[in-house]
Amino acid sequence: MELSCKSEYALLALLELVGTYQSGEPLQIRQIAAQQHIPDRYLEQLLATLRRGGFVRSQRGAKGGYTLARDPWQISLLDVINCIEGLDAQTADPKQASQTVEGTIIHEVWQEAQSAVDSVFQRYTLQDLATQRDARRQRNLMYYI
Amino acid sequence: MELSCKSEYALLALLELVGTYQSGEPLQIRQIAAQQHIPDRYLEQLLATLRRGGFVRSQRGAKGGYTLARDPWQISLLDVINCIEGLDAQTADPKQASQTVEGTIIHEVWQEAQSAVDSVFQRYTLQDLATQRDARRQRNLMYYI
DNA sequence: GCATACCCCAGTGGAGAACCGGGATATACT
DNA sequence: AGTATATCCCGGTTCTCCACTGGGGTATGC
Repeated sequence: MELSCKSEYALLALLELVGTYQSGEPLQIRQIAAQQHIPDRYLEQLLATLRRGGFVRSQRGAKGGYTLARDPWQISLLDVINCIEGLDAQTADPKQASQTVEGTIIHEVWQEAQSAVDSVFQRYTLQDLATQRDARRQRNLMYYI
Repeated sequence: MELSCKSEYALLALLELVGTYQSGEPLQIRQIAAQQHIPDRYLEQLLATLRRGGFVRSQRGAKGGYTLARDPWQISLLDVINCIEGLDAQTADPKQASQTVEGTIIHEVWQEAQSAVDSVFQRYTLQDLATQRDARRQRNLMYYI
């Protein structure tokens, strides 16, 4: 299956922004890119898409950067993926409604699978992942004591 | 998500073969292609893949064609899709195991989604779809009476 | 031995993914 | 005002894969 680099990069970047959400301080592309090993020029495009989707706010100029536009527990992974992977993917789906009986049946099974992934991605929010990350960081630290 | 044309075509072809499974008579590419509106030269390649995967048997020469190699209730959609979509897709997956904590977390969620689709595709066999098809054909006929 | 149908290999066109680059614009700080 | 900073927006490039086409080889039934 997919979940192309794009979505992964976008989620990584958003998780980084969750960390600075409390302070309100903007994070810059360079910092996010360095932290998560993402090519910065590419990340720029993804953040532009996320901005148009209303997930992040941007501030231009010196001391600028990006901040989360919504609360991290109100952003599901599905929201992000749909935004980044192109919403037209499901909008332009109807095509010619499978000319044969077999075609419609297969299409129905496929939609069932689609719903299955959607429900997985909808059940996690950015906050969930961030919390999980913090827990793991804590655990990792304990090994050094 | 995907489920590219390839898988759909393969499933359509296999469903067609389920219909002639009892009689043991081979079906030819041309017939399947015409019945399901699939470009025949393309279908040929898919059937070759299915043959290498052990799903169909082929008979060459005049009066040749394809027959199902296994019982239709012993072939799940997942089997077919894995065969056609390339098994290397999951074999070559390990890549560099996401250098950051966030990366591994996202990867885990993604695997959960992957399992969700797999379980959907595994719960249906070719026989299931064929039975459903026959039931619908029956219903459609009743409208004409 | 000839038509039939599979077999194999090779190529094409288009779409999208993953990038890179340059110049314009807005902002903070001095 | 001026300059450094950072986003914004317009491209282009390379690569891979999908969907599909084509040619010649090989086995089989009549």
